[in-house]
Amino acid sequence: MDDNDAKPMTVSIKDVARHAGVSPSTVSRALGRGPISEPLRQQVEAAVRETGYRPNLSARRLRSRESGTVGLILADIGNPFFTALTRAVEDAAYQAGLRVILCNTGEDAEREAMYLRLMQEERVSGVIFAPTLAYLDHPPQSPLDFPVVLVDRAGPQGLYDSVVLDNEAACATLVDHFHARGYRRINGLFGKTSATGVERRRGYDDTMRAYGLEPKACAIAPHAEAAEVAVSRWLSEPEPPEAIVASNSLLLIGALRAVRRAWLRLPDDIALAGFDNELWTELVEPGMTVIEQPIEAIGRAAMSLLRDRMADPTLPPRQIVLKGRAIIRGSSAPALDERSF
Amino acid sequence: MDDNDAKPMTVSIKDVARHAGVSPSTVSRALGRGPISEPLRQQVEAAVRETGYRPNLSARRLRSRESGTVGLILADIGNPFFTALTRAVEDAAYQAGLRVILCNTGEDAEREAMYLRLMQEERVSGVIFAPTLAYLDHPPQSPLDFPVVLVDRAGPQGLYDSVVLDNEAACATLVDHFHARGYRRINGLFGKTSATGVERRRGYDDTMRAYGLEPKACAIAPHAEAAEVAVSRWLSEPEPPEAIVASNSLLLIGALRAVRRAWLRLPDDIALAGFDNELWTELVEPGMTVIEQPIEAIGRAAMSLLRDRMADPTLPPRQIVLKGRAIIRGSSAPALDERSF
DNA sequence: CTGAAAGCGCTTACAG
DNA sequence: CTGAAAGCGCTTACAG
Repeated sequence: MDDNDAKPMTVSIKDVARHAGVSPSTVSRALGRGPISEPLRQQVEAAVRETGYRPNLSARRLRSRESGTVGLILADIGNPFFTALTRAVEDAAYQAGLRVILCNTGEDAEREAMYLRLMQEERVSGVIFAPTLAYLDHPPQSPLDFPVVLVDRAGPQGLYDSVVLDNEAACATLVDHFHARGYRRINGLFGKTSATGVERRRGYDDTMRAYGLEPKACAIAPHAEAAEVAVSRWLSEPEPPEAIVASNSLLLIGALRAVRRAWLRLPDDIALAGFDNELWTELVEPGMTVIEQPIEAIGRAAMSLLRDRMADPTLPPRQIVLKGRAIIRGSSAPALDERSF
Repeated sequence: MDDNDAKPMTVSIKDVARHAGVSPSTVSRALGRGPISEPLRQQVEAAVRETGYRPNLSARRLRSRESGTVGLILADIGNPFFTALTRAVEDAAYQAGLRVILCNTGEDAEREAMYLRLMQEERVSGVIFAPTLAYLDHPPQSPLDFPVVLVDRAGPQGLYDSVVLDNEAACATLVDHFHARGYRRINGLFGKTSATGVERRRGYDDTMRAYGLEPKACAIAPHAEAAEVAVSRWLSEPEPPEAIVASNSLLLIGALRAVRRAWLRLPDDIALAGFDNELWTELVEPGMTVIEQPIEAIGRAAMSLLRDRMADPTLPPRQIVLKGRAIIRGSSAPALDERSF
């Protein structure tokens, strides 16, 4: 049979060994970090080039028991916060020579459970995980048996490392700001599927009460549509809000749509503030007041905690709490004009 | 040694077999789709539950030579178009029982090459790929040896299946629209790293010339910053543009920032139009005119082509060309008020 | 430094 | 329908 010039379906380490005139072990060492003499290394490298050899990662992982892979399980990649977080984590992983499996749960507990199982079946080295509220409220009986860092959403200090924003303080800052500007009927819009929403709401509630004001909040699906409906309803009430806090950028968009639809003007008819300093927030007139999150730092910190834990699983759980930064713009600032352009 | 109650580091198919009193082959069949009797299936399922067994995907892939995984290689996950595409592809993959490895090249040819190698090492079943312009201009000598569908960026019909927008027509629509509204000095802002940018520019150039107008275009890095700089420069020239076409939503943001910084008013001082119907585009006054892309359909089509090719690699290459839809808003419409709220 | 051998955890012909 | 055996492509003690 003249199959000596037929391209093999796939070239294995044995083929390379044959080409180089060495054993497979030597090829493996030349490609990895085993001790190897310079001449043999060169022979192997030449053979790799000739054959177009690419190692099979499944085989390597199976044998070495190292996946070189981390999972990133997020609730909603449509939320710009998570998009930015994904980039930060991916960059950090790339630096560290780790691959990333991205899993988008869409706030669906079933899909989340499926992805958690998948992480186990992939034998990942670790997982960075923004869990649903359902998960945090009813964690599975058996703890996850791979290194985990919770990110953005953690609930009270628990079993796992975590990196979160000081959500209560951030929301308190917004309420303080509104109060100082003279607003009194301040409503709150919070995502009902996240611990983040719960914490921001608590910050809102507590601060309102501290001022002797009645909190009026609404926990909704974290989409612009839900926010638009909720705010439209508020606006048609006898005593509509003078100001609204929205707990993420999607809710802020929904609130803004409702305000526009009602032909109200910012900030005179109503004031608005939200989270995440998206590019558009400074472009929409008169500029949106937001809490900027240090997303890059959150991603880096999560990867850093994860690598520490991968190196030593016995470490006690650590929590890193980062502060948001208030960016005051026209949507909440009747008196002054603090826009940057 | 009393290790009979020590939790094993990892439970394999052999452990399950022992628990169930059957052979590993039978466990494998019970978990897969082999022929199996009902009683044995039940025994195996019970044993799986007792042991908490999770199959090792690396081993399964190595042996079965099926990865059940597709790669998604994108240029910039910070561009909302690609974020939305990611969601669409992920959903389609989830439906099909496929996993997705997301790779973000950041328009970097080296990183792109690295990810292409990775796809090979992962032995993925296929790849959906938005290549850099560098890749399309200088494709590697040897074609990719896994099923590939090019998406968003394909260049002229070539070796691979592809799903693209009719970019030239879309840009022509925008120029037509500006021209009909009386604008004459119409400039164009195009990403210099993508075939998409090149094609949109061609549509712009050709249409301008067809009207007897001088095209004035600029190919820049696909970021808001670069666009802001470019537009600011134009605005300071003796004959500044009356209208600007921006070839993606990031460039549109940059253009808008420059316009704001110059205290110009839309659409009287200058008109703007771009691509991608992002949520914010209707909220920024007076609403941004854009070409909406059928992103969901693009993602589904790409996955569909990919699955066809995975099933039959000998298929001739197919190209699907989808049309954009113009959404006219205040940023380009001096006379009428077509805002939806 | 190098090679022969064993084995990671599965699946899949091959017999029965 | 079921089990024993082989083998996917690597890496890693183990000798030398």
